[in-house]
Amino acid sequence: MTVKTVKYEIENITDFSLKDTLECGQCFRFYEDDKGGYTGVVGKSVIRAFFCEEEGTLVIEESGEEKGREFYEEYFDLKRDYGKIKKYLINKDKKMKEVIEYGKGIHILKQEPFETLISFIISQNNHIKRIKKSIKMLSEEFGEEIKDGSTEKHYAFPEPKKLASLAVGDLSDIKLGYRDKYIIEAAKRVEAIGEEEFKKYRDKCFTETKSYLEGFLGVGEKVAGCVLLFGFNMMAGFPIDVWMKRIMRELYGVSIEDRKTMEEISIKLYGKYKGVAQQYLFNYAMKKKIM
DNA sequence: GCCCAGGAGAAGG
DNA sequence: CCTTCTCATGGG
Repeated sequence: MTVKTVKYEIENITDFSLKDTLECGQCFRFYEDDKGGYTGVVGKSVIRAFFCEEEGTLVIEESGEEKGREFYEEYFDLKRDYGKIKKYLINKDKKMKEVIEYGKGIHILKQEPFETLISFIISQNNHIKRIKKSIKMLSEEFGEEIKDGSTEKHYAFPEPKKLASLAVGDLSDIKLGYRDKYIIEAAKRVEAIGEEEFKKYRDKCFTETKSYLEGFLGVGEKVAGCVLLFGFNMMAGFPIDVWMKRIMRELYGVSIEDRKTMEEISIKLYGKYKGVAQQYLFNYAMKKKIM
């Protein structure tokens, strides 16, 4: 059987780096190859992406479902002026100059809401390495295979219906720990209203979507913040995890448990771009291992 | 073998 | 409202 592969070349991209974007901790399904390209599953497609820095050209080879160029321009958030955002942030706080330098090519991805929700439920009290592994195993067991012609098999993220049909015992060999029941409950809840309705929270107001998400078992402020930012594309999302706490203490002397002051600083210094600022900060703290 | 991780729920104050 | 305990697991 031959596998159809579609190729997109998106040109004239500035203020972008595939590496920074895919390795800053916002997504878990991409793996780098020895040529600097990245292969990963997006929805029901497998893509291999390569970004040529000198030309500013992003090349995407897609197999499986054909989503079209527009989809990837949105997925990688290529139409937003990140140069302007970075200037805005540095202008408000000079300390952001060095912070941004560590991940100046970061874009906020527009990922599938359901996959983002489950992924960040898994992320709680967990390591990125193991989160990636768990999501891979979950997809291999309960997701649909995507034929992409490569020797390595790829699987779509499981449908809500599939996960909703499981009992906790069915997830035991994936070793999700205490999170397995959260995942099944979340899937049931999304399945109950329908995935399309769930996606519509993208267009609702921030506070409504936030409190809706926090109503899920296993979803608190931090996980909700990640889903708002990476899944619902809301720049007002400001997830605060251990790394964010450390970097906020380092930069502004905020006490590690004083989440409220951190929120206040984010509004005052980062304004409407606090979501992007958060990702620069998180990336900086991780890469520099600020303790 | 120990510490920790993109935390959150539950119980008790 | 707040504090403390507990929850599984494996990477480093």
